[in-house]
Amino acid sequence: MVKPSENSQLFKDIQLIVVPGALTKVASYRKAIWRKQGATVSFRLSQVKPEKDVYIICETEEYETEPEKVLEKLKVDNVKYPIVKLDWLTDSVRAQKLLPTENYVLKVEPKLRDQHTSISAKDILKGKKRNFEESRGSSADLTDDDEPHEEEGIEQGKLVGILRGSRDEGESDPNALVLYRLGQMADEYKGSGRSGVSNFKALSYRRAINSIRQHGKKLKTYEDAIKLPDVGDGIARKIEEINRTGQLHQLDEVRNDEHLMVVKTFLQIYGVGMSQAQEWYNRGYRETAEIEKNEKDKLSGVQRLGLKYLYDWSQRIPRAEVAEHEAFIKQISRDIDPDFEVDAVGSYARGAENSGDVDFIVCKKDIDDKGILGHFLYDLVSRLQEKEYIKCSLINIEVKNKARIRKFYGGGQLKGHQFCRRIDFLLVPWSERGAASIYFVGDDLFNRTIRSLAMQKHMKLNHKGLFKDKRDSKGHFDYSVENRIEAADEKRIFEILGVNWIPPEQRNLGKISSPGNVIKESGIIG
DNA sequence: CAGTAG
DNA sequence: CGGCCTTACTG
DNA sequence: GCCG
Repeated sequence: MVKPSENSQLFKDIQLIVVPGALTKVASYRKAIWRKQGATVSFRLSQVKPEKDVYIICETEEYETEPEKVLEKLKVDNVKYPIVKLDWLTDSVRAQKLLPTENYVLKVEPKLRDQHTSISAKDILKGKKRNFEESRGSSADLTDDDEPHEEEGIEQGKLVGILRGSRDEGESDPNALVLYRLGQMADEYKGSGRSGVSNFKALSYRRAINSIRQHGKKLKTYEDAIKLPDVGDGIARKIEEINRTGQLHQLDEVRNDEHLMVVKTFLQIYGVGMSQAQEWYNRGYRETAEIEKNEKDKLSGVQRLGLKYLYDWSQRIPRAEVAEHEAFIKQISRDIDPDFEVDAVGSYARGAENSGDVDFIVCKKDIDDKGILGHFLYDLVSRLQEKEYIKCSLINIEVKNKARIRKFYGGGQLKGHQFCRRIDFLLVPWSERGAASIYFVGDDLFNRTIRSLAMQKHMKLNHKGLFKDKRDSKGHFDYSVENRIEAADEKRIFEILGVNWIPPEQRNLGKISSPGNVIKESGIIG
């Protein structure tokens, strides 16, 4: 292998527009090499720099058989730059000179468009969504889009893959140590926004963990690892290190980072986010006790409660106790109106052995009326306060405007129990209970994944329903009932999205693995 | 604007 | 390089 | 940190 000299600026004057492949990916270290040699690497034609020689690079071989896909990817009808295979670059790097492109060029016919599909600047901004709207009128055929979605296999795999090969959590995973270490990394980055480094890193780690768990087979090498979706160069390398040494050196760095540790401590307080935590750190505070002593009068009401219940709310709630909360509240609810339903959702519904809080969905058969719903929640909360179950409220429930009440957040404690718990009530119109259930059962990674999937299929999923992705001229979304595809039936929403229904117990995508036996046996806990 | 909810 | 799910609500 |  030829080692490129450190200072060679082989690609100094060129700009590469990379057209990503659909199913396979080129390791990102390659792009790093190109950049190191002076190239500008971009992904959109809008980023071309006039002073550079522009080349369009096809990452994968699929474009050699269907070159017109390049134009589709770039969302244009024609390009004036040469479209070349990836090999041109790799061969050029190897030769340490810019090779002639003639043997690598892909011939692409300009796309001809009729008037109906002529494309405007606005259309380009919106991608192909307009075409979709025009061709799809009813909800019935929304799933069999005639244009194959390249990511579909992967995205469905993320969801459907959970169904097969789902393992009990306690069972040992072939990658247990890797999952544990990556989970530690995710934890370290959770909620940290230091110096522009955002918690998107934590998101990436959790996605990678999910991907590895679903793969189910031992990842022995870097090459094994990087093949998986959501596992890139960085994480693949870390997997290699964990396999080799059992450790992850980067973990020690972040863990010894005082700033990170302190900020994370402050973030545990309900009502305190990055901004507040950072400010306290900057003022020199390092412990919550100092906040309590010096800043108490400056806290918001919610933060004051967060501090007051810091200890209680950091305790996990055993499953059995969640069930007790549910039974108690169901009883009170029946006393007010037996036709109202109150169900514990969240991690409890996903079968968790313990939960961080308790979430309840509140609804009544055939009732969408906000006035009725709001009135009931007001009565329910009042009754729970009389019974001295509710210890505090994190939001105001006004006596007037009951019709505007949609939720209640607060603290609830059962008689004879040690801790006050975080509880949430969420009012749900009967016609939206399917969508609401998906949302409130979670977990959040599952929600993000299924919502992404919906978007790729030109639909939009939120807690109020599954909608067609239709907007007005200003780009504002159409939430009218006519634009709603489905909201009441959870299974139907899955069906329309083209995935088999997934039971709540299998929606734990973001769960960080416990160390398991591997760690204990090898004695490297720590 | 920052924070919270799944 | 820019996006990473979503939207209403609170203070 | 990963993806397009």
